[in-house]
Amino acid sequence: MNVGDWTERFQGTRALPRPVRDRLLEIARVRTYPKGRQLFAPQNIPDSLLFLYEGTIRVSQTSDNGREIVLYRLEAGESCVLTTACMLAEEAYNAEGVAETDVIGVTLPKPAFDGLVAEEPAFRDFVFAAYSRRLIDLLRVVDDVAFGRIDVRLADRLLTLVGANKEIAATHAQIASELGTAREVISRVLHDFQKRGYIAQSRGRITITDKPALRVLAGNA
Amino acid sequence: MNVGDWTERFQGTRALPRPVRDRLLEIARVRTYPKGRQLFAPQNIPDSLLFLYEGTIRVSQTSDNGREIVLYRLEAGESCVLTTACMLAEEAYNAEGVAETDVIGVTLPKPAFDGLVAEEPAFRDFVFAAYSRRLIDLLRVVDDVAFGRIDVRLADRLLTLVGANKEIAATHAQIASELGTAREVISRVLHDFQKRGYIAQSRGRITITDKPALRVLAGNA
DNA sequence: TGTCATCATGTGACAATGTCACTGAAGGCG
DNA sequence: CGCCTTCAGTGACATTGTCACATGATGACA
Repeated sequence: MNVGDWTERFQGTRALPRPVRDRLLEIARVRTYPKGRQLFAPQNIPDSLLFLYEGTIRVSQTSDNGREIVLYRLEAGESCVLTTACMLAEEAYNAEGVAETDVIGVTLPKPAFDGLVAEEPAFRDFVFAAYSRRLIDLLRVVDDVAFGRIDVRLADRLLTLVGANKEIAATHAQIASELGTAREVISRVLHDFQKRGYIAQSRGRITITDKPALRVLAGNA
Repeated sequence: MNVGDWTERFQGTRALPRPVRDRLLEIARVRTYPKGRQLFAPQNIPDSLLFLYEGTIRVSQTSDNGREIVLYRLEAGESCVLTTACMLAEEAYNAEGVAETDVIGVTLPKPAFDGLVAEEPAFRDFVFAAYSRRLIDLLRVVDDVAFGRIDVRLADRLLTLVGANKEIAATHAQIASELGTAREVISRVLHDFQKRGYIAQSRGRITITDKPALRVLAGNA
């Protein structure tokens, strides 16, 4: 897999001196992972830092009784620091990362990572910023789950998932696991959205017919 | 305020070479804060890293409609990286840190912090470990709030709050804000605990009378 | 000491969400 | 077509959150 000079793609590497970048291009491995592939899990923690060159990774957490909630998504240009966090942590946790699309990633072995953090302020800032981003994301999740209404959260998530398109290919159960709730709850609220004319549904497919209304409901009007 | 060689107190500084530690003792400022003092908030982000020498800091988040949830507590020997995270983050968040006891802290200005992270692997590991710790804490909070039962969470929190003692000095409202729920809910569950003989109550005070039973309920049997 | 203000707690009705046990519908495939 | 699996709909009920109050405890102060 040749993606050319991937160091151009990341804030943390773009700002590095040319020689350092050349060395990175040698050291790091570019790899592809198919959609659906589990990239990390409690039992399976990689010993390197992952830069996401292309695609999306969904990071989620599963409860003891099997329910799931999506914590955040990694987009191209970001790096997955949760894995580095987990390397250090001895405590139990249960987050996992799954490739949501076909993914191209660059893996940087831990020694090289350590060296860069030590020597390159730009890289260091990038790493800390990545940590911050995740912390902030989690704060948002806590806020939503603890204090948010399910219809508001669902409206917001539908808008996120649909992006610039009109349709979402997802079952009610999948959406429920986005928000950490039960399938029946999603079915009921979607039914309500449908009655109000915000969406149309068919098996495994949701068509957004009134984005503005959803935005109002989501509070992102 | 003279606390002697505080660098002895922290994993991240204990392992540093003597000369570095001596320099730290010169640069960093030891300060005390009274119980109840707000140490950081969205509007009030310190530009230095805080090492907690003595006391406890409660980090909590408040929702738009005024409800609050405790995210985690900082104990002596830990450092508060959330502030460094927030320094970098441009996004909105609403976590705040309040001194839960009188507190002695050591503040390290950002330049010195940057220098240490760059030059001292031991310090760097300490910082990353602190980040990991917080991430894991937040994962736990998400799990509890999204999937946990309120009686189980309350039992667990009561045990945490009571520590090795027998009594907790807290109102129902305060406990509710620990768990991000409503006062009435806590009242009801505590009433139930009382009927079962797990606790005794008086105004602003809860006495744990059956720790083992609470542990069983909390799943930490 | 009585009165009052304030805060902590109790309570019932109801709303929102989660759980359970089903049912029927849709689509894939022999 | 008939069978099987997955998806979605539904009603009953449990848990939790919200609201509007009532009651009780405490302390300030005339």
